[in-house]
Amino acid sequence: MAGLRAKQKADRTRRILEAATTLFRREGYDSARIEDIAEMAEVSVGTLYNYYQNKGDILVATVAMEVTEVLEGGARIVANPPLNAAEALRTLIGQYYDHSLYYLSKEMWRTAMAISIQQPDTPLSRRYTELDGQLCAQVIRLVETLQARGVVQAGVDARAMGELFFNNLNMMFIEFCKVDAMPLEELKARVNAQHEPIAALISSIKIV
Amino acid sequence: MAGLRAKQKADRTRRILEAATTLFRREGYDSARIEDIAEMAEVSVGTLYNYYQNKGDILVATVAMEVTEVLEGGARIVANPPLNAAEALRTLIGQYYDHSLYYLSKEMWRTAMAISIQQPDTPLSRRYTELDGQLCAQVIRLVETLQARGVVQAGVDARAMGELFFNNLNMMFIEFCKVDAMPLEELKARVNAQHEPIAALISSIKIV
DNA sequence: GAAAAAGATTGAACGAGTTCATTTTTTAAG
DNA sequence: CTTAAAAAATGAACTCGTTCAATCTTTTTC
Repeated sequence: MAGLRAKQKADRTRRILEAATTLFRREGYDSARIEDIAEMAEVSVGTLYNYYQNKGDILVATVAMEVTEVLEGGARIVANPPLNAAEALRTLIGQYYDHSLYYLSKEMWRTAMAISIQQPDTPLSRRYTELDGQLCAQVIRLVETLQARGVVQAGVDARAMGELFFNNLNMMFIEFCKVDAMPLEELKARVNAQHEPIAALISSIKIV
Repeated sequence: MAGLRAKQKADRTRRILEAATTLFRREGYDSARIEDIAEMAEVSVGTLYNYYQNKGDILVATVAMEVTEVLEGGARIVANPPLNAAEALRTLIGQYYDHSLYYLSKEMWRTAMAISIQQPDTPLSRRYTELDGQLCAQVIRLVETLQARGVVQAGVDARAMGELFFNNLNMMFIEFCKVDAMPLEELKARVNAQHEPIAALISSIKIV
């Protein structure tokens, strides 16, 4: 029985995360009390704090899982994108946005984003920032790919362009989460309206 | 003695805001206790809560003042911008960034931004969002002005372009606030590196 | 297999933001 | 000027996230 301790540890980590996610979804982040999460996970409050530094860390852990999945889906699109700048962007970003509300509510996103801004030096906030960086890198890679296939002009600075697109889609997502009433489709339409003119500017074949 | 009540009210509102700003700057947002703010403002804790919904609201009120000043400075630049797209953007954004740390620390900004994301429905968060909208409108107006003066191509979608620039500069400012060690100059250089290639793309006179 | 060392768990206590029943002050009415 | 009504101020009590000294469990040592 070499790894009894390790096994228990893994089990508790999972149970806490599951309990927290369930309660965050059911009651919202603020209303879900640490005491309740601990009870549902069948550990004490103190133990919970041995596994996660604070309440926010548990949420950010969920977000990290979510973003990881989004990155996987995005990689498939970047590997073989539509050969039209505007459409390629729309496809990649659409996949980001569509996936975003699958596990997390707007309220959970708001809290997670707020935490990653306010306490940037906790390990899990750092992880969040790192994942953001990977998403940005993916958008840059899309522009590079389009460039390699002759869809986007060779002279365009792919890094600058990709960063601009990413920061824009990210900021627009924040605005989206701030307005409970805004539907996903409106977000997508607005971002597309922003990106389409730029996409036309950098496309090799000008559409009249 | 018609307006005794109104006079006292205005006085207390001001005293609370002054005390809070002083303590936030001196000790940081988290370490400044409501009790201390109340004491310095010479009101009770309960009274403080009659004037502001919560601790965050007081901070966001300070930020609102700050952004208002930035908007005024920006208006002067937009009225008479450098007649070069990249330089005009650099000038306007530089003024935003330079002013940003005059009253508020990075920590205060982080907290304020986190609050405006997490509790978007409080009156003062709404005000913050509105001011953000005004800043965005100002960047759009800059692009429009440059277009009117023939510096930027007539075909460019000024709104889309301005929104993109603004969301980018805003997101970059968030990243800047997350990293205590990053100096203002680095932020400005990085944003300029992103905007310069785009500015070249949309400029009427191509620089070789 | 017993004892010591290391590692985890526990829940009561703590701290700080927030609330609300009570009291005080101001205004309006007679 | 007195009194009633309205508005505002007050601070003790409450909530909930977080901590930490004491206790229990697992592993290692001999």
